[in-house]
Amino acid sequence: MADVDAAGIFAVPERQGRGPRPAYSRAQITEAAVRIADADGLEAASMRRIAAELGTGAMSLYRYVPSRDDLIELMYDHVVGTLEVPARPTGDWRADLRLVARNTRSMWLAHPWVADLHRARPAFGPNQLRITEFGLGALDVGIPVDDILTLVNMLNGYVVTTVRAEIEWERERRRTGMTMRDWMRQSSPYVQRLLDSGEHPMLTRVVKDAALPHMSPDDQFDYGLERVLDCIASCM
Amino acid sequence: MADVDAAGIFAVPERQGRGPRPAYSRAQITEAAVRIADADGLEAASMRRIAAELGTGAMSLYRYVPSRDDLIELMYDHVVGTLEVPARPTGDWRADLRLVARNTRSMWLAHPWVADLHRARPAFGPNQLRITEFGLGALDVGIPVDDILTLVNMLNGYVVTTVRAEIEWERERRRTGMTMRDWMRQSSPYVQRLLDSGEHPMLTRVVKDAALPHMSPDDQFDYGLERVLDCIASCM
DNA sequence: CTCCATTGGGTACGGCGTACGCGGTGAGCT
DNA sequence: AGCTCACCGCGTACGCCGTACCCAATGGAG
Repeated sequence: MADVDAAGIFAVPERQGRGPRPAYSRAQITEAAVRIADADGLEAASMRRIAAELGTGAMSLYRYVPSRDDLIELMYDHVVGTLEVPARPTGDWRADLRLVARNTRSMWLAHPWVADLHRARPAFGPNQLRITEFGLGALDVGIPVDDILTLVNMLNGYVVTTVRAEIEWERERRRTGMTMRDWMRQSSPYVQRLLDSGEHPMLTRVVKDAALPHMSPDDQFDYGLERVLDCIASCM
Repeated sequence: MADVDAAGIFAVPERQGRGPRPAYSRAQITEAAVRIADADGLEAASMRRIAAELGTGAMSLYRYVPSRDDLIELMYDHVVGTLEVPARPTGDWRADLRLVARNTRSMWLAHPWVADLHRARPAFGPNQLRITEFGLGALDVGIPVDDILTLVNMLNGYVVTTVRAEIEWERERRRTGMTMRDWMRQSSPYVQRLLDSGEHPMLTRVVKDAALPHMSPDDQFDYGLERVLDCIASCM
């Protein structure tokens, strides 16, 4: 991405005509990297490790990709490509948004390393464009385009923060063996001290009264999702 | 954080009684790290660089902090500590939430490296607890605690994703010298080709018709924030 | 006064991303 | 048909990183 083009790696052609046939391809490299990141996390997908997976040397990858950051961008667009949505919005905006939200969550859970990406700018990868088109188009029901942007942003915010939290809980569980429910039941002396101090009434209420944390993750997500969709409906 | 305690670094006492007087403190180290991260980004705040800032060696820091990740946790709680909110919710939930949302944004913009943190689990730093208490307490107006959690999550999602995007745009500007408005006006051939293809009607509409991207960042944020607060109001 | 836990800090290891340069390959032009 | 040279794979090397381990010096507890 030495290019000035804000579209980044996606505006850089894969290669020119001359010279020997390339032994690999961006797609091959990207898939290998995704495989490693799925299994061992994003930081395990180092240039050396990816190259080893392909049976070559680290520096060979730079014939295909300008930098590791650009490769990560390609990885992200690749997994976004696994999101299945209709070619066009169906006309039922609520069903459409629910679909894209649920599928996005599934995709994140299948590739938890996406939670570690910095990306927050508009996405210009071909697959990202497709999903964005679908999401915005679903809400194209006669309201101003600025409202579409705001509402989609709000929904996206819900999905992203919720799924990030879910993924962090899962990582915690793998590290310490404790589920959320485990230490919600005052397993930690530090947390217990917080509750006993009386300084944190809302935390106490959450630990004692909230039903949401005791539902299955799927149900938690869906419950919140429907509330957000309700909000969108009442904002239109 | 070798400890099993899920509260992490905050449950690890700073030190025991014996031995020579410590030359530094967690607070000193944390502040130095924040100073560096503010100036040059999170990855510039390496153990060596922080130690150099304090005039010591990298390994000395490990007398105060178990790992760099824990130090980052302390850095986060430290900047959260700069968030000013009333001791208790005022009774005007809308004003309270607006305050905490705006102040959170200001804090993120002052310390853009917070956008790079992985943290998404509940926060047990003392300052994080204080803000969480305030936010949840603001919505404690007779609705079920599960609804409080969901609505706060939605609001938080809006703030986080919006400010993250803002920070990424600013980074892009520093790298390439282009503002968002610059290449919204078809500066990029790649984007121009996308628009010309006719495959992306919503993208085209956003680039051509949307007013939001042409407002000041402050106004963009406030506009969306009021919409989200409207949504919350209509959900109660 | 003695003991020893705790201090600051140096050295070293195994990783990382990637700049650079080499010899070999083969498509395109003459 | 032969030449040219852009492009190939890839090895070496540099300067970072986090941190394990070790040491001599320190100073409160007994």
